[in-house]
Amino acid sequence: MAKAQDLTVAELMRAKFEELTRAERQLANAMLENYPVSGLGSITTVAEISDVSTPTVVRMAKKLGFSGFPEMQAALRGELEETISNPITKHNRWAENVPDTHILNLFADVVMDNMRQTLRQIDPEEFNATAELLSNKKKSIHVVGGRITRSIADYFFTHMQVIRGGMTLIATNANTWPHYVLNMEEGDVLVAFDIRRYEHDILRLVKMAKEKGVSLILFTDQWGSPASKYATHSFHSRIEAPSAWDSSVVTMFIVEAVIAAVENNTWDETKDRMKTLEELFDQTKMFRKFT
Amino acid sequence: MAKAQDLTVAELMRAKFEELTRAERQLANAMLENYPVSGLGSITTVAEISDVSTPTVVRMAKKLGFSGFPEMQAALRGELEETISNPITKHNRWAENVPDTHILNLFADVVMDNMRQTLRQIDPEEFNATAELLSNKKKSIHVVGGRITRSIADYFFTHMQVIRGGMTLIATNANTWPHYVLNMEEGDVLVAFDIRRYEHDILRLVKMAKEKGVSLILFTDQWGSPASKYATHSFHSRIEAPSAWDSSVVTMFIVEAVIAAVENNTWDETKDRMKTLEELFDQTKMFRKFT
DNA sequence: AACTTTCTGAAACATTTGTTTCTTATAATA
DNA sequence: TATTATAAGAAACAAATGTTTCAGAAAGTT
Repeated sequence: MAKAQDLTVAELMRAKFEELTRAERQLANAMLENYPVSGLGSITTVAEISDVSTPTVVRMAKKLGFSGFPEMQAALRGELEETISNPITKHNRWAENVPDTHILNLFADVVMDNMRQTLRQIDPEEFNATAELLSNKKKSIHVVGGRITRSIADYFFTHMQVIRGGMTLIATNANTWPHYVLNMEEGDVLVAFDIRRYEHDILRLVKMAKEKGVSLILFTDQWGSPASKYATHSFHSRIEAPSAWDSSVVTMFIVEAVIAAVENNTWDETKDRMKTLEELFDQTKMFRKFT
Repeated sequence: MAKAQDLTVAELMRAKFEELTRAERQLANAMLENYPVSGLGSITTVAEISDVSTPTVVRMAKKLGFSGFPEMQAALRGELEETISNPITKHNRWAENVPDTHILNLFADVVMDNMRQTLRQIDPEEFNATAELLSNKKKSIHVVGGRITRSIADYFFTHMQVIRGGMTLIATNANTWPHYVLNMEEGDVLVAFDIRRYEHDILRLVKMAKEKGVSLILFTDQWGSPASKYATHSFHSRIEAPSAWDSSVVTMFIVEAVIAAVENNTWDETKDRMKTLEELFDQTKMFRKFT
């Protein structure tokens, strides 16, 4: 049996990923994790690192078209030799086998840049303070987003709801917003998302909330929403994108980091909530068992 | 016996070259020839390549301070790993003035890693085909997400709705899903988001849709939703996160890239739609003017 | 719930690898 | 030339690695 075409082992694993079984996928992922070095040990080592049995390794090697593990490993060594001897392979291409000018690579470049620039400007004190504020369970938290950012607000809300109680997601329709303001207490927190084009309604909501003594955490873009001046803490993400609209990837990233920080702060109680949630899921059988 | 100081195997061989015998020097030279790959085979292979006997290899390994051949080889692998894992991006502090151990930096590291690994595995053909499929205005597109991914589905939907007509966002309540299937036509496209924990309802919806002759575009994670096997095109994002749940940043990234690609494909008509949309916004005065 | 199919790791087995021993080859010296 | 010391590979041996078989587990189907 010969090595299939001239695909790399990584490509083979990717190409046949669908045909792989659970344990085999686990193995493939582990091998890709630190490719290709992680595949260069003995079959025993490789199996242990991936937490599967050695027969699984053999089976996958065969599925990929090799006669056995040694042949696959030889292929890995071959690739490595090519890569190493070719200093040109030190490209800045994110997706290999995709031209530099492909939208995937353009996008990756820009997003990475957004990421770097945003992170450089973040004030860690502000970040910590935000997490602290959101960890305070005495305060209710109200979440609102605009036309585009609504999705991210929703994402934030869904996760925070697992971590703590007292969360409210403010509905899309701005006409109903006064009703929500009615329920805000002094000391509560309003988490608002507002990137260009900034929305009048959000600004209006923020003003109303401020008058009730609510603190504002604002996620906005590099230019800053007009609501910034009312914000207790604000995060400015770079939203550059090689397209007609803006990228939300970095905003998403910060949101996730904030959630993680809050989770850390409140872990003692959060872990119980998560456990309970798992049990509820089990009861409704909504999800498939996994691992 | 422990590995000498922190010298690389190459350095050790050069340092002790004088003390090596004729056959050993021959071996050292061969190993340096295509360092370190040439030393990664079995002792037999290494011996053959250098045209010495296997005992010679063992003897040299011991002279260099290793307990035997396997230990020397492990050292080689270790070096390789360090070299390969991008020296610049590894342990790069993203947010300067924030300690390495801060959640922001931990998160940034993991997300970047997810990004690289995901991009490495993306099949550009599949990506292009997906964009093509979504650009076909004769087909209606139905979008569905799960508990967590609903937000991303929503994000995708909102943007696509600007780009083209014929978009449907399938509501959250799974009880209503049969109604949506009723409206699916043969040749339509279902865009589903399903990351762990994979949801039974989504799998069921996918099966129903498939029976109606709908093609499936699936956004899932590295392990793959059970719906994968019904997918015409699928994208596996790495969703690792230093927290109790998973990161959606990379999924978001791919979604944005797909949207951008579709936008490119259909730009002629899309730009008109966008212009019209702007006018509509102006009329409702919902947004603030901004460059 | 019963049945079928598929998957997976334990364990037995075969094979190869790595190590040690020992003999021969080589070279240096008297 | 005989003697000795050192080097190097052949071969025996020990220790793993890699493969196959098989039975239990899990998932899917009727």
